[in-house]
Amino acid sequence: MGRQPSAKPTSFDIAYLAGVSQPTVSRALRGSKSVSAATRANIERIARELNYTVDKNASSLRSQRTHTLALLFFEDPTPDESMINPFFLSMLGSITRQCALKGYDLLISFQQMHNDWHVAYQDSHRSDGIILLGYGDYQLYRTKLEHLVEMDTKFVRWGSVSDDSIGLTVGSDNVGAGELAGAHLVEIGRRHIAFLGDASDHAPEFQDRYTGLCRAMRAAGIAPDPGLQQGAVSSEASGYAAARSLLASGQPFDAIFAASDLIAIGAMRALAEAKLRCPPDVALIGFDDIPAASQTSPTLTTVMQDMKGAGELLVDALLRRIGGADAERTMLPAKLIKRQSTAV
Amino acid sequence: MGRQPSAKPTSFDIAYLAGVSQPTVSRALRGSKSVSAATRANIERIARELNYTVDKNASSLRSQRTHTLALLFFEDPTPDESMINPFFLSMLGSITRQCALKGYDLLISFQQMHNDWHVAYQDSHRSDGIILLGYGDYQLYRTKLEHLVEMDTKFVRWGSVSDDSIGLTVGSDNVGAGELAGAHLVEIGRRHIAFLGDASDHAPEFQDRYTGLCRAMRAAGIAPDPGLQQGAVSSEASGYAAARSLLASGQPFDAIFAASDLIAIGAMRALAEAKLRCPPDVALIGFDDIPAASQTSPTLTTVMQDMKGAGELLVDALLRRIGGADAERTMLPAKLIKRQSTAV
DNA sequence: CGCCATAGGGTATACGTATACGCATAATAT
DNA sequence: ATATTATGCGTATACGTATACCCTATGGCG
Repeated sequence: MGRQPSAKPTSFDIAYLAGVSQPTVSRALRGSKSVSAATRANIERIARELNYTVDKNASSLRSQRTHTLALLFFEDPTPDESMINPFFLSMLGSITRQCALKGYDLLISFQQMHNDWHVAYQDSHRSDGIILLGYGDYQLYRTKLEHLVEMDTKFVRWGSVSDDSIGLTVGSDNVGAGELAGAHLVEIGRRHIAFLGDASDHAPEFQDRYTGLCRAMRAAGIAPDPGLQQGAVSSEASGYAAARSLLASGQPFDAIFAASDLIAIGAMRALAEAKLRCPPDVALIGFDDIPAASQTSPTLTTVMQDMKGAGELLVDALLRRIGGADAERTMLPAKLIKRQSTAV
Repeated sequence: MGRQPSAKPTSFDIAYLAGVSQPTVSRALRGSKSVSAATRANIERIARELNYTVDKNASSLRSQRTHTLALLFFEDPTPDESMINPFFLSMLGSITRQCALKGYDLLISFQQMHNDWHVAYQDSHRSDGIILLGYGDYQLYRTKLEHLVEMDTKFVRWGSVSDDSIGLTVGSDNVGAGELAGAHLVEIGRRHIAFLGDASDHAPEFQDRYTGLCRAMRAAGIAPDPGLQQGAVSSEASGYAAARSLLASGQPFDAIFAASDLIAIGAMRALAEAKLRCPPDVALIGFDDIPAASQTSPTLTTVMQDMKGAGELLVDALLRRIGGADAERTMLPAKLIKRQSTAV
């Protein structure tokens, strides 16, 4: 009978039982070396017996460090509220795991582009740093990123790793990945290669992939045809529309490099409707290797980004940044996954 | 040039500027009615000008409420560390959104079944309540759930909504969903319907779906054949294996109801390898309507759970529970999505 | 005209931890 | 032997907010 089991023990309780002062308990549990091994062992034993856990709020308040990272997803305002880009979802796993490994909690938030997220997290002391994830109009949030830098908020961004990008950026080697895809298409004998994806500076990653494609083509002595490039955002519908307008343009092509798998899947549908067989008539490569890519018919050749590595790198880079170090921009290599859509 | 822009303003700063005391600021911003409209307006204006945000840590420490929910994903230990069940991922979006709507933050954590998660979150004051998500062995964490109840930890669980389930549970009407699927198969003339999925009480949801299938069959005057039931966990590989052993058993069947889409996709592969055409020879129904379901060939008929509603319901139920109310178990209706795999 | 309720807001303090200091004792150096 | 430094720990206090309690003016009432 007696005490409620839910009366949470504090460091004072431990201190009393151990016959020391509260600060000593704090020091012992945090691994300060100015407490003797015997005392520490005793304190740790008592803490375990009482099921004691440090109160995060009090700890964060005093130390001004939350041991929490915030993950902000960006989405373009989309009619379908529940859809999330599958690519980012798969990165979530590795980010979470890496956070856990480093002893950090992860706070998640989805944001519409237009929101004032740049204010929301910077001062509320809820996280030590921010991970920014999201496709979408890069120019649109450029100024917000500048604001973050100005406020000395610690953050990492996933995206195109170019010299003029703002803040600390981690991303795939999109140019290299584009080259991989282009080289493969050239290798299987394609010369009229179309690109589906916005290649403006509103979408630096897509632009980089296009740049890589062009580089591979030129290396093979082929001049890229600007007329074979069609704008598209990362969705099945947009890919479908882009492929339709490519077909409607009447220009001959024997391969498509789509800037994302969703675009590729939309294009695949348009090709099927146009009675074009995909490999023989048109070879198709996507980007991301989302789960659906191996379920389409034909299965989709695509570029796989190292998402496990990406999550770890993002977290590590952010933690270094928080620690005051000058973390550098980093690029991750990508890998070509060959499937039926380029099997000639 | 004076103050650092990153010197975060406190309620004292606001109080000074407004010519009131700090508690008045706190009261004004929290909507206490014992502060005059004029004073409140003034305080709010100043707060906005200073970009003031309440320090969550201090606030939580004092009030003992975090305004944060924790989302715990469970996974069976799996070799592929980065895979997450797509079904739960799609629920993540609606949970996040509903949390934001209610002014709560969301803390995310992935857990292996064997971890001591039941201790980790209960006392560290990091969240006001917990949302538990995960397939997996139900019996395995039954005792942990009991522990949570005992400690009076507030939590909601997604899963089978049966009378003997522990704690507050929200889930789809799995029996009803099974009936839907069964009725559809019967309607298109199938009589030898196999079920792929663990139907033991280690997986109550799968069990419920099987129960629903049997009910629909009996309603049509068909006796379910226990020999046509094959155990499987929710993965493509497991579905493939189950279908193979079903085929190997030599028993005739003209339809398969798979307990999840992943299982169905695995079964589809096994059927294709066995040169069985899927619709004519075997009709196939999955469960979850994951994105890949519309990309398979044939496209997969499946049962769609109301995930948007699920997320909202989970959050709302948990908040009611936190508020001290007696939230009830709730079931959500499911919907049949008819595609090619049952198009006769 | 005295009395009490009420609005509006101030005073004091608690939440649980981490850290700057200070102070012994013990271990070394001189 | 004294001066010096390191070890191990206690004392005091700060972190920023929320709340219990108290106080002062008003206004309504008899």
